[in-house]
Amino acid sequence: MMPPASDAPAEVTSRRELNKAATRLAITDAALGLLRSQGPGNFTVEDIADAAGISRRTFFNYFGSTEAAIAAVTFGFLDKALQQFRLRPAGEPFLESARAALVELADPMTVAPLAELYSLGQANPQLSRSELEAWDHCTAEIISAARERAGAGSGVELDELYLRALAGSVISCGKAAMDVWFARCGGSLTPESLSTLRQLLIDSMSMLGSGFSRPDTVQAARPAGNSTATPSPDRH
Amino acid sequence: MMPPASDAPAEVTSRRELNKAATRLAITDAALGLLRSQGPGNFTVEDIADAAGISRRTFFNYFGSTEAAIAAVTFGFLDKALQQFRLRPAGEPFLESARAALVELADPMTVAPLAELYSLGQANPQLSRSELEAWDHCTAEIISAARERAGAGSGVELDELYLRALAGSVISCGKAAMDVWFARCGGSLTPESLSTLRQLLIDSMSMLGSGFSRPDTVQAARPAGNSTATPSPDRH
DNA sequence: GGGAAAAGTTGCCCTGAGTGCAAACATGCA
DNA sequence: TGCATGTTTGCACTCAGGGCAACTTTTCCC
Repeated sequence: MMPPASDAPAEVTSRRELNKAATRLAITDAALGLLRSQGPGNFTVEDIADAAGISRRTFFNYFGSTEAAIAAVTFGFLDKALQQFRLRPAGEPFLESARAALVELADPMTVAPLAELYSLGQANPQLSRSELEAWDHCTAEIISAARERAGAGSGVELDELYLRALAGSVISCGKAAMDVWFARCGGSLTPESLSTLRQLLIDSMSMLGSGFSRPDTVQAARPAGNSTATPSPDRH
Repeated sequence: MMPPASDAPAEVTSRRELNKAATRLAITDAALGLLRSQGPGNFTVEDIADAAGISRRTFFNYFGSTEAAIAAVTFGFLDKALQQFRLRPAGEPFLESARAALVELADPMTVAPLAELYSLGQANPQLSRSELEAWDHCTAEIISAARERAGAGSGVELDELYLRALAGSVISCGKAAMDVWFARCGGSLTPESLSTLRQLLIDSMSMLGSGFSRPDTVQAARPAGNSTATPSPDRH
């Protein structure tokens, strides 16, 4: 079945790579399954390996720890955000690109795994720690994406502090939106819930864009998104 | 030496508590010392216990891991920031309080341990991970501090999203300033270096306050602080 | 196709983290 | 002094993580 074939070097799907990808997937699936069924911290690497049909030792050839295997899921989510960000036109303001990229994520297929990890991680320090790491990784990625973008076109020389502070803030706001969403909707994936998430993401970005000029008084109990969150009609 | 004395219950410095505090300190000192001399990851809990003059088992009575023992240092630093924050007048704008609290930290005695951990953590994933956790902890603390403040006086009902997004952004900006400072000054504790740090903290807060309205073009190579970083003379 | 080389898997075995338990020890209090 | 309570320690156990060498699969080349 098509040995190497010098004419199609684009998709290098050799048997080896397919096997590795399959094993990798089997591991993350097994890990996630055990996470669901046993709860965080209540299963060992050996359990995962058994469930994935490999040896304990092989597990460690793929992931350095249980955490790492599970974090791969979160990474997938955040990488998708990054991907969206990179697709935005280079001339667009950073915050606008970030907003658009984040909003793209409020889609059932995409948030589902993250929502689940969120709920499981609520109680578990190990998990929330690796989520922190994933967000941090995402910040680093967004910094380099922004630097590339700036470097490429516009002749704008970006201040390192500006870049890092902005990227960090964007990620923090995204995280805040997810936190609030989770507190409010419990990770539900209904259309209304997702629309709330989308609105929270938009609102948090707009707060950031307006320099957090003023806390809208009395809106704590606002159920979903009225889009009224600090659009900065005027500032203090 | 004053047994219990029913008249002074304020400072309960019994022998037991003194011993525990001393042991605790001995452990963190020993851990930090080994971190310095052996480098991160090159010593065991047993090494720490030996250096602190206790048994391995006792170490675990105090800290859950090597990381935790070292993180205690970072926590101390961030708690100091929190303390400063809580001292600010309740009416003051949040960002101003944050700026003031952060600037207070740019003091030799206070940054020294953090700067050291930063440099050691550069190369080490374990360490930087626990630093992440410390920053996150600080975010959570600042959120509750802000909530207390708002709840106490001013009758302002704070939006949860606003609160979290802002607190997260402030912390991110503080982190960004420290990162840039570290990249620029390598954690040096000279007066000029500290003044740079102070300026970076001020600049990052001011960027945040102006909604990152515009990247000051060409200021990448600015050596220290000209205080010219986006003071928002007018906004977008 | 056949065989050697490269890559991947596995078992074995070791060090070290982390924890429960019970005995020894220190402190507080009457 | 003696008892109650809190702290330290040694012991034993489970599990993470990784080095090593034997073994299996895939690839590559003749």
